[in-house]
Amino acid sequence: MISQTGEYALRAVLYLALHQEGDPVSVETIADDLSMPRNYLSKTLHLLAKRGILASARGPRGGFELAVPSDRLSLFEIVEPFDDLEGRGQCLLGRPECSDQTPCAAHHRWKDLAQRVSTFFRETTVDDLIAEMNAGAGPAAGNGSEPG
Amino acid sequence: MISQTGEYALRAVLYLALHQEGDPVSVETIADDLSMPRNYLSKTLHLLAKRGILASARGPRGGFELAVPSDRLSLFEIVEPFDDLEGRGQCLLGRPECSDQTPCAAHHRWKDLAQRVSTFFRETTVDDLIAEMNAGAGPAAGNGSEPG
DNA sequence: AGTATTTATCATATTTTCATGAGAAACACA
DNA sequence: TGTGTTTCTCATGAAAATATGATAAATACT
Repeated sequence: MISQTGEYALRAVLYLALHQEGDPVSVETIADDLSMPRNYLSKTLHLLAKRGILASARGPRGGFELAVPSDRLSLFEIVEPFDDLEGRGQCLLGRPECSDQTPCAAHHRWKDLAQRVSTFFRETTVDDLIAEMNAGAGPAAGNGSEPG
Repeated sequence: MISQTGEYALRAVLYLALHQEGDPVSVETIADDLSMPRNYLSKTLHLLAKRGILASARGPRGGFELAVPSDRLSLFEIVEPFDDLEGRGQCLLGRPECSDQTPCAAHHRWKDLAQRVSTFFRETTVDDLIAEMNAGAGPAAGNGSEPG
């Protein structure tokens, strides 16, 4: 559904949201904790920083942190730099133009689902995932630091 | 959503369903009509033939044709050889195991959508797409030979 | 100032996907 | 039997996604 890179982005941002208190978190730490390739993650997070989603700082006590409140950060914003979630690639049969006016054979049956997927990414926030995590873990659960 | 190869398979099978009458259709014809790479499509259709979805015949008057009635041929069967539509890749965060018992942070919000997508491919048949095409074209439409 | 730490950037390697080309095998038909 | 047509199969190539490694630039701390 989403690329490996988009998945890294999602998991890393969720991790940052769960470690918001205190200093920024280094790529090293995130990559170790989430078992991701360090330098590749570095590039991925750098792009999110350029998009204004993360803030980055170099040097000692540097690292990455959220630049947007987690309750206003949608999954769409996180994944969109790496995966084309709407527009092209919406048409199941790959047509450049596919609309109600110029539908492909699958359009009418597919568009509702495609729309739901799009809406999911646009309307689900990082906070929603954290809330879901905490709810799912139950009232007698652990420390809640295992996002994905 | 699906790979280029899966998309080729889908469009080619739909094409075959629309040209069921008479002789099998050659790869050359399909590739030309649908603007697909000929030899690559050949391999793709060959795999579908091995799966029993298509029948192939060599030599003059040879080519490919459906081996399964189009009203009993699901999109899932056509795409599944090329794309992993369920199982792995169901979890948005890429976990090898992600279930109601061991949910990732996105599981409860995502699983319904993932299930709907899965159901779409499993329950939509080639015939459904053809019917949709004809309905969409309206009563005063052309010859209905442009599937996708 | 000097040093260690960390991101930023560049070059390169690996893997997967997509695509091309040539010849072998099977077949219809004359 | 021969000829042309078509799938089948293998070898190769190109492009994109994923990953690694080395170095430069910035920063905190002593």
